[in-house]
Amino acid sequence: MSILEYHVLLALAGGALHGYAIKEAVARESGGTHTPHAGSLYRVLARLLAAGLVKETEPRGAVPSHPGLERRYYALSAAGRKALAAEAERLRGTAAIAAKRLGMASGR
Amino acid sequence: MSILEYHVLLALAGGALHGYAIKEAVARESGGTHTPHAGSLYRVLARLLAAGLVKETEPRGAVPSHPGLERRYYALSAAGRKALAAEAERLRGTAAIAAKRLGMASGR
DNA sequence: GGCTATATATATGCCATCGGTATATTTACT
DNA sequence: AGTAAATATACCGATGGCATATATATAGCC
Repeated sequence: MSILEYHVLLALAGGALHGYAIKEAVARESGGTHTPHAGSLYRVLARLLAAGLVKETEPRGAVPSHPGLERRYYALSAAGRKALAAEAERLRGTAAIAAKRLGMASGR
Repeated sequence: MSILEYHVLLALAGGALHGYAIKEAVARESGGTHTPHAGSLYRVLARLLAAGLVKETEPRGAVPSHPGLERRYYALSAAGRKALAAEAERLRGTAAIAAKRLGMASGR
């Protein structure tokens, strides 16, 4: 799984979002290290949909009026939650190794 | 930074290694999710060298005799250590968010 | 001893995929 | 009408998987 795919799953773990909101969430939650453009994001979404990790859903509650094409909402599938959990746990492990090897405070 | 680059830096954080040893370390430390072939690995190494995150070094101590072309050893540069520390810390943060959102034990 | 085979190790080329950038299209708000 | 939000597609360079080439120490065989 690429870092971009991981960040998209992470963003959706907080609840269903539409494409543009995912893009902003990725930029925010990655600390600005990953700021995908719209083009890249929709390709990643299409791939995650095809892989069954993400599914398209109906928006909950009242949808505020907005400009632009009609929003499409996406959410994690059960498989997506599983994949995200596994990847997050794996990355946490690597970060612990790095902290230990680099002598960082959090790794001691 | 790609996941593969991150894993190479992580492997080198444990000390200078030659190409093949890095390849094996990445496979081991990624839990088998990333098993780069030799071709991919040397390309990543070349990129990290060009970026100044990795430097080629002389092996320490006695170098055991071995088959194959002469081994070339690589180590983290100061910039490489910094980059790895930042990325590891960033990923640890994302893993914490994931754990919280997914209701995993480690995130509560 | 000398020859060949094998495993290790670095390196390069080809190609599919991925992600950045640009552009197009639709539509609500001013 | 003009602008901004939002989705979508096309092009292109970068990335990584795979195959192949090259070099050499060790092992096995005669």
